[in-house]
Amino acid sequence: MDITAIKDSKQDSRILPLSFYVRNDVVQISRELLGKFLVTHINGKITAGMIVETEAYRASDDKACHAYNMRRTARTEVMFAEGGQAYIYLCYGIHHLFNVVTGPKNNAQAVLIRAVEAIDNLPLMMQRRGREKAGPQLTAGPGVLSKALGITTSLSGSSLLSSTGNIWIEDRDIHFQPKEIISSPRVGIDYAEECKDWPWRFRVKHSKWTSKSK
DNA sequence: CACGGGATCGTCT
DNA sequence: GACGATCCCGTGT
Repeated sequence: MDITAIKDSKQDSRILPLSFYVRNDVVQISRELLGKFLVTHINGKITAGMIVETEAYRASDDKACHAYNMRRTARTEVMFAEGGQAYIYLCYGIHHLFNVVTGPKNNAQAVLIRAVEAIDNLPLMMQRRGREKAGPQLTAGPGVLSKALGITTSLSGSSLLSSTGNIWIEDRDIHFQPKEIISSPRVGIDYAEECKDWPWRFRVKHSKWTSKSK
């Protein structure tokens, strides 16, 4: 076994397994994703950030969810798959928003990753963002974190379960206590009627790397 | 710091 | 044909 193989097996051991994603509770998974590390491997380059803000969406009863009312289209199809895949869509014609598909097959649920703390390979993230300074503006916000990590809609449907892919999520032993997590209503979904105030947005309390609220 | 508007295009009606 | 799970920059305070 060479050094590369040792490194890879160590890395694989911290990748979140299928069992993490297939649980039928997207709200709980949204909380647990705080402190996990979103990693991309694109054109041979690794970048990674620690997740500090998430939002839960589910088709069964949530009018803010793209798949609400079993709306099953080419775009939302991946949300109906088994958990552990990426759902990435284009927002406002400009921003590529990254979601984690969760739950069992045909039970459409997803977690939107709204902000990460930039950790690995700051220079490349700065270059992708066209910024000269490191800091929260690099990755605080769902559109900008995708840009920093090189995530585009072409990765929608990708598996998150292996380091042989382009994108995955790792556990690096960071854990937050319940009182370190703030829950509040989700951003930008005022159209969702009685669902718009559900407290399904989760943030790490002391992080400076969360996106701005209304 | 708050607010306002423009960018830009895939998706669904 | 309208609009969106956003971002950035400009203006004014």
